[in-house]
Amino acid sequence: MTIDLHAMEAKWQGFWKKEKIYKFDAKSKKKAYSIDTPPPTVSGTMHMGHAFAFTQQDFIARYKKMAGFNVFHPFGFDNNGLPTALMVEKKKGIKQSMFERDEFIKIVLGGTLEEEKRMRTAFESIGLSIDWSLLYRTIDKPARKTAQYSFLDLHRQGRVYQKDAPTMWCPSCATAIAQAELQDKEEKSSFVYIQFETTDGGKIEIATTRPELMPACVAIHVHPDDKRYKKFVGKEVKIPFTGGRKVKVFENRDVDPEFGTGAVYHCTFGDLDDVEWILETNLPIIEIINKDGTFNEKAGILKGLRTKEARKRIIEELEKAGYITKQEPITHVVNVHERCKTPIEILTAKQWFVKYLDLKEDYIAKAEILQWVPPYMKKRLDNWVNGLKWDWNISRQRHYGIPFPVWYCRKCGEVILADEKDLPIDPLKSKPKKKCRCGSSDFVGEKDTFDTWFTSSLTPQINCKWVSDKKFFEKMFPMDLRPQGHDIIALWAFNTMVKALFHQGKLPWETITVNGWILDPKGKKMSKSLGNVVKPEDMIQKYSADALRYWASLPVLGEDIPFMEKELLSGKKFITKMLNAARFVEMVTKDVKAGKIDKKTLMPEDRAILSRLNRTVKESTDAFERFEVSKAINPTRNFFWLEFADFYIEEVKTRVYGKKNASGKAAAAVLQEVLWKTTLLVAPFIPHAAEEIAQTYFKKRLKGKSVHEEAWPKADESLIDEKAEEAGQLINAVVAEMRKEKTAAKKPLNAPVKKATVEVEDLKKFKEAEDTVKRTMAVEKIEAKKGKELKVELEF
RNA sequence: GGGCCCGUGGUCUAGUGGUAUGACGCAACCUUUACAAGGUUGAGGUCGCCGGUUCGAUUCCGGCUGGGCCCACCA
Repeated sequence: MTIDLHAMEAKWQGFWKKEKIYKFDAKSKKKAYSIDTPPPTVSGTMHMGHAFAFTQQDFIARYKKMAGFNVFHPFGFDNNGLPTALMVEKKKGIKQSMFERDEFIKIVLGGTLEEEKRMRTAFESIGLSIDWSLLYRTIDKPARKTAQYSFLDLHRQGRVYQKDAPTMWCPSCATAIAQAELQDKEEKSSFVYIQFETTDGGKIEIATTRPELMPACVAIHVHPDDKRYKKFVGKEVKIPFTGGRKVKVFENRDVDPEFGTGAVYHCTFGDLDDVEWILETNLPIIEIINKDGTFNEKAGILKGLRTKEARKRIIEELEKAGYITKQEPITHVVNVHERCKTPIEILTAKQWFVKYLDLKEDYIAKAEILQWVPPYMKKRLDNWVNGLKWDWNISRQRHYGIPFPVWYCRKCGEVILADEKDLPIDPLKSKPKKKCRCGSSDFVGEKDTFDTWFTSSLTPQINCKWVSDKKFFEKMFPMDLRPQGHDIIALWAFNTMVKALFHQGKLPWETITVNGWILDPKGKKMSKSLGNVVKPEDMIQKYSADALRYWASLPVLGEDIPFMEKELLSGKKFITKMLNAARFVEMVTKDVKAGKIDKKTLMPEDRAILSRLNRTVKESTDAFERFEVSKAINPTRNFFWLEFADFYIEEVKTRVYGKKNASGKAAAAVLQEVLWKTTLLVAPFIPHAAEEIAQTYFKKRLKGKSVHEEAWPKADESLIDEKAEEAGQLINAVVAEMRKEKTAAKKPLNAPVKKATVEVEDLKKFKEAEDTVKRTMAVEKIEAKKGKELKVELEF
């Protein structure tokens, strides 16, 4: 029968919403289970990765609910980022610079409601058990307050400080950018060989792609084992066009003698290596680029130019003066700002930092306590922590974002912090209430905003109402689960741990589950430009939401998954199968009272299937407890389809058709029992189909309004019986053999058989199975013989 | 360059110290009182390659190779 899955799903989604099935009950006495869900950017669309990750976490949420927890399953929108600001600018045809920051934040909050709504509808369409009343946004008032409060708390602890620091800078956007905003770009350039003179008349040749940085040259580096340059080490080299400035030649193991000439000239700052070298050598910093990307007076003849023009100019000048020995075209990878594709520059600027390098060992020790699923993902965090070289730069020179709650005294430079109870504030709009210690009341507000991760790393504190409800916070923090992608372990997971360790002195969660990415069928990243994007909506339209969820349940957690549409097809088939089997069970059991199972009236196949059912419950439960969702559904699916539907149902049909005797009643009770328990086992995965079955056929068994309020089934150990399963296997094996014979004879499976000859190893065992086999395969008479292996012959 | 993961029939995958699970696809058969978006059956794999441990390895160890990811990236 064709079943309209879409109508069914819409019906139950409406029902859950109306009955508030997933509402978190703050007053409940049950133990809470809280999930620190990842807030997606408000782009307006839900992509396949979202659908996958949120469904995976939903399996856990639904299981925990059935396992008796008071589940806290919130949702957040991330609108505290540049992409959001740009989206709103474009949509409204405005520029953020036209507004005061507070004003623009309001515009963003109002201007993204439409996208939020669209996304919410999309997320709801996959049947997530989210409590939408717990919604938060990373730029709304509670988030701003939490972030600023976090800053004040860190300040109190002496954990934040300000200093001039090398900063990655986009000369086109005139802002500092984070490492995460970098992109690699292949660029054609020229590799320029330049010969310098040493003060004692020698000549040393270097190669560079950045000749325009020559005025900022502070040293020349060579490898200590490089014999060619041994004689230059410690000597001074004259830098052209700098009024006779001289720099020293240093030994440095980072230099590759094979690359270029084997000698490197070191400028402040050409790339990230230069920054490291500066810190190591304690050389002076010569800054020649302004924040707007132009060269300053220290650049001498290059003053006023921009990078590209400066490069052209200096090459001309160097050639004229005879310094250039060679130029070769080169294609190399440069770091560009992902938004505008401009190559980044490194400048110094005053920045706020969180001091955390001293605690590296502590982070690694704490990460050890955290439960990682899969466990190997922890190593990514270890790697990251071990590789940390700088403190956390939390300031961004951006208009849109959450501002630092800080003013500076114009007279004495004193840092004035906002009062906790006034948060959130915008220091550009408000002023400190008291005078400065120096007596002045002339203040200037900090213009910078927080790095978005400074706020995102507080989602547990935002969720648990750290700044607004102490009692609730005490009860809820730390949270239980953080589900997230493996790409942001270093950023989101790590920074969240750092914050919680500073603020609360403990880990923010008990468990972290790390999911992989959804790739296209060939294993490539899905992207608009490649045209290989698969939309979840289309898949739901084609196969149903439960089918999409089934697909999401299959992969092992942590691995990247090539998207295979056929998995949705098998999902849909499984759902159809379950609904049909349920209909059958109803049909043949509706006139039988759903009584308790009487062990005395059970037939061998009944005992076998009940044993297998309870074993399956055990397996599925164990897998869920280990957060291995794919192993929680797999045994259930295989049990239901390959054992229950393919064999058991066929084996009991003749017992349950028509009027039922004791044996028929027993079979009916077993059918119901298996269907009911299986429905509960699949409820976290295919919640719509499970609800449909429960509401249609098991209304009386429901304790609450919904199947999703039922208790997770417990395995009945007394029904697990190795011998019964062996008997069941023998029945199934003989039935399978007979099916083979019937197929070979081109007969339908219900074709009557006059006589069957069966060779089996254990005649005694077969005696018990004989009846069932006869009934199932419509065999009149069986002649059993002892044989080495199972063999069947049929006479029609 | 450092770290991590993966390599099982055409495709995707489960799994285990004794040659292997399921799905999709393919072929044949079956209108059988749940299901034709079905059922039954079948073909198809030296479990990446080479060594080692072992009575025996797809499973354990080492190396190699291919793919992927994260980090550091070459002036």
